[in-house]
Amino acid sequence: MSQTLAPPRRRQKEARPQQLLDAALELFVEKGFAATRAEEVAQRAGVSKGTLYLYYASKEDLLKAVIREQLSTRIAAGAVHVERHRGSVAALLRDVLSRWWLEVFDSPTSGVFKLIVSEVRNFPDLAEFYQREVVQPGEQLISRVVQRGIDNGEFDAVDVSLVVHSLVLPMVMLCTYKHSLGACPGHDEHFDPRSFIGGHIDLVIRGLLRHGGRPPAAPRGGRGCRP
Amino acid sequence: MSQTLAPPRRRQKEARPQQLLDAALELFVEKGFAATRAEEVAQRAGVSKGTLYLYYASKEDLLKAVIREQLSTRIAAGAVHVERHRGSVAALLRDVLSRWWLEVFDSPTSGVFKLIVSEVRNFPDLAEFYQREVVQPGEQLISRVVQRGIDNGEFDAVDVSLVVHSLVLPMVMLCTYKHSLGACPGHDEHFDPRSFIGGHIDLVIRGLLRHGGRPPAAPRGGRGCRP
Amino acid sequence: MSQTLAPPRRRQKEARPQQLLDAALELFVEKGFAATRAEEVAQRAGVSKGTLYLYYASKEDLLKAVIREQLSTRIAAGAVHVERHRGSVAALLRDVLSRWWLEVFDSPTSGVFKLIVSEVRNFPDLAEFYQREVVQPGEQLISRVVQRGIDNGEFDAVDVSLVVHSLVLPMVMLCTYKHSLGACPGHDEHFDPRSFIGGHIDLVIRGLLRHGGRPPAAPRGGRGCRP
Amino acid sequence: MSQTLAPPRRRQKEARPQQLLDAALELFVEKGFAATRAEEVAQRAGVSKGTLYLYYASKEDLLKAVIREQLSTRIAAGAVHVERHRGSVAALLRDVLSRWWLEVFDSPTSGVFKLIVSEVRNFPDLAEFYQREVVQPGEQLISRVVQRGIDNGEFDAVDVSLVVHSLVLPMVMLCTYKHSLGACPGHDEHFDPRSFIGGHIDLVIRGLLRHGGRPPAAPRGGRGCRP
DNA sequence: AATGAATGAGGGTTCATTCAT
DNA sequence: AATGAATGAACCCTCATTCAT
Repeated sequence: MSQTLAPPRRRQKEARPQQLLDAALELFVEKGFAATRAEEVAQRAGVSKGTLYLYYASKEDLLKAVIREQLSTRIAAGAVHVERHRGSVAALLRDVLSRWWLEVFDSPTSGVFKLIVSEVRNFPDLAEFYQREVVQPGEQLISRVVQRGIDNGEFDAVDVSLVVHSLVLPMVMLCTYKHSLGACPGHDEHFDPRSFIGGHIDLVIRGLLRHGGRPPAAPRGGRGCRP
Repeated sequence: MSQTLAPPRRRQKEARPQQLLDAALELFVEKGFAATRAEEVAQRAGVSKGTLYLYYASKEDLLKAVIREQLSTRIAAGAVHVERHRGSVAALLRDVLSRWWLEVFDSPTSGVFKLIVSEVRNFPDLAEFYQREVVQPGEQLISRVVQRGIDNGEFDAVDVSLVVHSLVLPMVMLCTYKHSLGACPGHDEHFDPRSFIGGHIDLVIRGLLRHGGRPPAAPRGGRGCRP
Repeated sequence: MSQTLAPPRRRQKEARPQQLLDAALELFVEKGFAATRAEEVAQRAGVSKGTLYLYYASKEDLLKAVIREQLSTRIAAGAVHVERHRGSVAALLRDVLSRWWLEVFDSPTSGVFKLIVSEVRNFPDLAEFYQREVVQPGEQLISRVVQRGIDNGEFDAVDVSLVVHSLVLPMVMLCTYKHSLGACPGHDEHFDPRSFIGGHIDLVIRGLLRHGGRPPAAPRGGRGCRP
Repeated sequence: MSQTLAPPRRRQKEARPQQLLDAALELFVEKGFAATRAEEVAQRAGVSKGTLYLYYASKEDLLKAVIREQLSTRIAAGAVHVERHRGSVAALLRDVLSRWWLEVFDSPTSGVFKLIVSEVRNFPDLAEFYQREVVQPGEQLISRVVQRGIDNGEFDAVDVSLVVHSLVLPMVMLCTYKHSLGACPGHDEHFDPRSFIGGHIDLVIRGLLRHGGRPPAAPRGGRGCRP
């Protein structure tokens, strides 16, 4: 009688794009782009099929908007965490890096990594986009940190690019893993990505720290570590 | 031991499924399962659309056969490399592990990792399959190697599971990367996965090697490495 | 004679339907009814989509209003030209008829012929409408003129209905042509419909004028003109 | 029991295109291109929706194929009728021309005229096609005939282009009329296009025949026929 | 065993129409 | 009266699958 909950189904032009982007990110990550129906996205965003097309010209456009939004507003934002840090490089890698990664890992943003992996070959302009917005700035950021550690004598004179990838690839993999095998019932509950990240960074740091001039020498790219 | 040569007349017939599997692996990895048309697979295998359905009851069946074949005959096969090895654990990780990974990386088999990542959530029985055939045996294998290193005093008493993932995740990521961003024109040519694998293993080994009882202590899972 | 000026404030409101009708005529003629979007009509009329539906219950209603308006206020209006005329029948056909046709041809009204041709079969009540409002009065009008020419001895005793159609069909065709091929870039610029109309009427008049009892006799419907 | 009529629904690759073209011509002419559903065409051709797309890449492609087929195989073919004729020009116009027109008029081919009129503005390349395949050859053909009549003294020295259009436009109009108003229930049953064509040609011929040098002079393009 | 013509359910997209503002 | 966000039926086209040959 009191119609307390009138379906507020109209006039939300401002909110629509974000609702659609959120729904689309979830579904594209979960099922893949091709296997997600436009109507599903609309439904999860709480609107009708037609409404989606008021905001995005096509399903492909929606995909690109999803990626673009994640890259420009979320991943890039993470950089400040690192820039703000003051203190030892080891502490930076250990605390700040891992904290930032966990934030990404715990947010829906982690899904973009799976999305990029799965879809980039069908939409090649995503590649350039991702390289420019994520890979390059991310690698530069961490490179500078590692280089700082070498310069101030904390680390051996290792191959910086190698270290960057050794640090980062597992984290990227964890994000994609989270949305693939990690989301399947009966996957390895034993493995905890959160504690892994800390441990992994520590392990790499152990490999970086000066070994007091004694062997093994610092690996530099190729087949180092020879006695 | 004997009749290794199939009679030439029948070879064609028996080769069909393999041609189809190869074509399907390529295409599913490249474009994703949903975006690959059954007819494309047939075409690339050199047969007609109808023929595909003589061998596989549905496109989904074909996918599962592809995965099953890769897992049972290729990835698992790699394990022997490791089992056969005798010598220091560091050398095992450095040489044999990296050699085996490169073999996988350079073969079409590397594609299954991307395939699994992209498709498990739509076909959940793949998950159990992959866990059972790849994750568990793989982790056990490497765990035993690392444990051997701890037992014989080469390594500090680290968290074995952590090390396994720190070793393996980048390699898995490299395989999926190879078939996504790595296959796009204009990706970072600078980064060489082959040299990375060796360097990465060395870096982790440096983290494992005994640090003479002096700090930093061995990381054990969580937030170790505190002063 | 009086209040020709509507109060300016209300003019807008009353002008709306006319703006919509004009826009609709243009677009329906140009693209066809089914291929014209209601929103386009509104846009060209300078109003919003919703406003269109304040004045017309549906797109089909709008079509019928367009036709009805053209037929009742424009084409029919032309008839007076003819009725007012006094003088020889040949002169009437030559001057007045051609002048009236040119007026129609040069106005947007010419489009209705294309519209009728293209759309009657999908909206059969247009047919009866058009027959009653245009075909019948038009034919009667010209029939009377031609009959007058026969009665006063200017013309041979030809089949009146034949002459009417011979006179009129090319003009109708010119109107539809103007809005189809005639509006396409690269159509025959050589052909000038305006001069054609005069020439055509003259040519038909030559066929009507008494041939002084000499053959060929006047055609009467079927296969006349025999020696 | 005796399954006398097995539905011969398969394997008719050869016949399909023609069946589809015939069905499409009918429906496009009847309802217009935009208002015809692809599935309707398929149904009328006795096949399923998907089959249509085995033969034509899109509905638009089908339209163009329909036009192309009609123009190249039917209308153009008519020219030979005229070329073969030997005899007086008046007889040629009267008998052969009218006979050929009736053939066109009575066949489904007559529909292309309505189709062109209705659709050409939405598919501009049809215009060039129609100009090249129909208008130009058709006008040249009849022009030569009329010129022959002038040259051999049968006709006055009239404006040839004018005569051609005076002859042809009514016929084109009849064809389009047949498929629009002419197909509506309750149209003017009184008017018989078949007898009209003969009568019309005769009437024009009367206008062409030499008037013994006495007035009215031959119309030449503009406003001739002045005393 | 192999083919490829045929099918028809399914999904992307459009657009006439409605209605809260 | 006017707007334009929202709806959802309808339509074009695709493609997994079947089956007569």
